[in-house]
Amino acid sequence: MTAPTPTSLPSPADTGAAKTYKDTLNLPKTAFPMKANLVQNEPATLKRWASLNNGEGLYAAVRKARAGASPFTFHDGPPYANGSIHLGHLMNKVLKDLVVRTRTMAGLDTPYIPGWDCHGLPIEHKVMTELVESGKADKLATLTDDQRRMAVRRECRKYAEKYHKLHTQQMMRLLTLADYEHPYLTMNPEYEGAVLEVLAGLMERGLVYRALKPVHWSIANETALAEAELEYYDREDHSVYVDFEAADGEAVYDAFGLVDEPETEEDDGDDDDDESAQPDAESAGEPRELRGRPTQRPTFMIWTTTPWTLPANLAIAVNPEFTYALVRIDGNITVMAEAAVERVTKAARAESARVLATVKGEKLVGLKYRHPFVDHTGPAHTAPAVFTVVAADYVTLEDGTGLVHTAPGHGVEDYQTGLRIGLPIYCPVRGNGTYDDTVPQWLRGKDVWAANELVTRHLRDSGHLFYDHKFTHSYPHDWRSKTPTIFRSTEQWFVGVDKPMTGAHNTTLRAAALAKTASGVTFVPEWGRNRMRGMLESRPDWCISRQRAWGLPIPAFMLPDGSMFMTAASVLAVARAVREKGSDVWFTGTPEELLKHYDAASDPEVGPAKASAVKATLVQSRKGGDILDVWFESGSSWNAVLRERGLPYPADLYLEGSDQHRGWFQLSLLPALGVTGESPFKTLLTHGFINDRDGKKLSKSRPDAKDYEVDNLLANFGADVMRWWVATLSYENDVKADTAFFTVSGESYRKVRNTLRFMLSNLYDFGGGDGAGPGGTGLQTSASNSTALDAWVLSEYQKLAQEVTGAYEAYDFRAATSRLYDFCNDTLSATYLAAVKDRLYCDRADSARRRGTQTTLFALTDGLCRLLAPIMPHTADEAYRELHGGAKDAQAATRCVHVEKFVTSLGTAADAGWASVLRAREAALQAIEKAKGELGVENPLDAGVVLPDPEGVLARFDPRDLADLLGASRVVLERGATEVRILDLRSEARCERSWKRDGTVKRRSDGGMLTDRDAEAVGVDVA
RNA sequence: GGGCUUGUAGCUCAGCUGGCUAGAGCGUGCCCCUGAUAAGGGCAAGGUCGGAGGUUCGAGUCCUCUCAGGCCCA
Repeated sequence: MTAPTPTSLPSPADTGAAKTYKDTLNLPKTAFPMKANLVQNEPATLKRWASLNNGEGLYAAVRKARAGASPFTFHDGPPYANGSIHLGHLMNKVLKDLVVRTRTMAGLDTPYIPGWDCHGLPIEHKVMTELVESGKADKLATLTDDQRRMAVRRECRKYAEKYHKLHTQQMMRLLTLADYEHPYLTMNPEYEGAVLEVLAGLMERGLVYRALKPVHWSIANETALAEAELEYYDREDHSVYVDFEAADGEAVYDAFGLVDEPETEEDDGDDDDDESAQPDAESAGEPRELRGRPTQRPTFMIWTTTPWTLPANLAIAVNPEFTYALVRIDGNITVMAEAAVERVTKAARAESARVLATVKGEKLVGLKYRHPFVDHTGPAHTAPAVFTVVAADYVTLEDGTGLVHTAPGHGVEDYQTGLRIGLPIYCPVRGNGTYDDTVPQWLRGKDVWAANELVTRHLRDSGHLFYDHKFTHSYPHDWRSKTPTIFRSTEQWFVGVDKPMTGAHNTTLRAAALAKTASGVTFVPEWGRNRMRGMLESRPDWCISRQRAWGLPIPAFMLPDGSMFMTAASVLAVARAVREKGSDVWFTGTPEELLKHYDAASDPEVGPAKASAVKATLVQSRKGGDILDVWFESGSSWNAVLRERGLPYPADLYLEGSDQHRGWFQLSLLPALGVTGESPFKTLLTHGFINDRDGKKLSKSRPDAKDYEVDNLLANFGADVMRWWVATLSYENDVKADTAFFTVSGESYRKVRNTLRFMLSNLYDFGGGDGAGPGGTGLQTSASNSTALDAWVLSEYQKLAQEVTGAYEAYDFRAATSRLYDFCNDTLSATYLAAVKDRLYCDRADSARRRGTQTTLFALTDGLCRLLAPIMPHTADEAYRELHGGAKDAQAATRCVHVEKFVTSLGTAADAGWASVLRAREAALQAIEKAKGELGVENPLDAGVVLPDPEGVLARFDPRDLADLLGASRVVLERGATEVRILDLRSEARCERSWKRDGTVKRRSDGGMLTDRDAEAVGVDVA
């Protein structure tokens, strides 16, 4: 702080007089507090909203206000009804709410029906754990299957209801505007029925089939899993190189073209001359190849990282195009891809390796081998193709030996190979992860993970293990139990993505999905298109069955002959029963009851001829035990919510995290395409994930995890602040979260709040609301002169409103907040409001100039509240109500900004010269700053400013406006000046009321020193 | 290992189809105001654009490689 100059110190007389004049000013006052106190006021606002529209609530009021308007259909994806909502939910739900509110205020009719995913393993898992812990699980064991499942289902339903309620409370507290009175729950009977109808639709297209196939299998939960239910973690596994003896050694040598005579000794040195453990290129070359054949039996070397699948080995695959080598390694003679020789021998640190001969893979096809510990006596081992070298083009040279261990029961590619060449789909592993009795004695009943070690040891002992080592790789795990999954072939229901769809000539689900996503869907951000299409291109058939209790049963009946009965018509019939009584009916009802709406005679898949026979067997049938993948349920929401409730279909927008490209988005697209031929969404918007300040995953175990719980965030910052934070995010990428960022948002919020407050506080004596509102005539009067300050700020507002509503439309909330903040901070607070303070405070209260500015303030506040309403619904409404009468106005109790619409045009225009004015202002502010040091003029009101005006542009403007804009006492224009000059006015008289030195300050009749304007305002004459 | 994606001032982000001394807000520093006051205002200092190479008259902006993250998968 520098010592004040004597001249800027008020004289004792001034001090006394200033006190007097203060009472003559129109100083701001308002009931709108500076401190938001969101923690208490937001819940109060929620209550008030709930009471609106005669108690029907704000959501109903808004829908009523938009009845008949063009619709915008947003469709909410269901979160899982489990746990408290977290920061990710907060972002997701607020983004959705921003969309809904901005579209609503743009004038569209925008429903928001929230939903919850209620079925599925996470809840069942939790409930089972609780049942075990409370000791109730033992009782369950005494019940029948159906009884036990019903008992579990009752608990699950309670659990889902509990968390649906908790979520609802928490989401409402975020001030999201949705139809929480009428949400959709995937466990509701109508919803369940509508899902089964989708299943029936897919069956009509011939897309649903049952097959024995390897699927991702959770040992812990004993169920099949979908891709979306897997998580990848690092895991240490055993990598083994195994020698499979050839069944007929001579046949192998024949294949390699070795003549039928013993090899010569001198060429067969294992440990002399240039043989090395790391064979060079030369050693594999033509000249070194033998013509004679060794006497020992050759082997085929395979590589695997899952030794536990070796008992299920039925074939070895080679790539017919590759070159394979017969190699002598450390005394053994084995076959592997030529290109793998160096890598394998190096990895195994073999002491010697020598290529004896090479041949193309196709020559190996058909050769037989002996399994190291399985013979042909097992039930799966009698087929002629078993233990044969087969061709497969997926065999690569990336790693391994170029010979691929093939177990059709444990791998997708293996399975396909098995189908092709007639191998059984042999899976000796039971659902609990142990071997059945078809494996050798020493493995029976053993756990597959333990088997890795057992098998490896067995191979080593029997001399079949060439090399093994432990290594770490990322491996799929069950998302619930976090335990590693296995591939296991089981009978499951599938939706075929490459099956031609009945009645949709020559197209498949995959083809249809790729076609739609190529051009029929808008992606925000655009790169989502490639991402999703890449996933669609490579996805396998969809396994839709699960072996659990808590879900929607797949209504298939097992007939006495062991086959499964399920037709489109039978599914529709069960769907009717489920609509009536809920899916519990599957467990409580008999097949006859379940099929009471089914008429076999009218089922085209049965026909009248066979109807009575089918009917008879169905009575004797047993209900299938599978339930539907929960993704099938949520993926049917376009039917169970949109079409069920008569909302427009397809939806305009689905909005979720980018993981849903594989999840909900894709699994909604496929059924919808199958049933309706249309994509269920026109636009897909995705957001990233929330990480910590360093960009790493927010872990629940971090010490300050409590600070990031939504309840605490709301208590510490309030919903409006958290919503502002969400709106400022670049959500298309991953988002970094830190409490420091929320504090920053809080400061931005306060800036905006204080700007609103200041405007409101200058409207305390303004009654001209009607003329100032949208369409009112007040603005045309006050801003009729395009060079007026009001005209300028109103044109800035119109620019703002157009840009903000444009940003809203493009889902660019970040741009909107940035624009809104800058407008409040720069355009209003620093520029316009600073400039009009003088006239608001010092002009006569009812002067035309002051009233004009108040009219402008009213319009600005009104418009701003509307633009801010989607982002800070509580604060915008609070300010809006204050603007329109405040607490004293009876009507204000029912007023609500959220039923209003954005105002983007006020019908005013600003002079083109304003750009020059603002440039002059920039220059002047710099000059004033400089003058502080050079002239010692520290208070801008002590300064006069000489502005260059070569074109005469500035001359069009009111010099008082110019002075107010610069914060100076007065402005002088000079056509000839080239730069801004500052005049030191400290020697001139200073108005005791307005503190200005505008050159009109004189001693007045009341004894005070006043400007002409102030004298007029106070009502005194020139002395 | 593959697909998609991110890396610009201390922080959060803008920088369109390659072209003025790379912008904004926050934060920081200095200063003003005390009639928006647990407020308001002014000025200023901070990046050579993750790294390396290349194309070009010219690259943050195109290409190649590379480093460090994220999502999804194998």
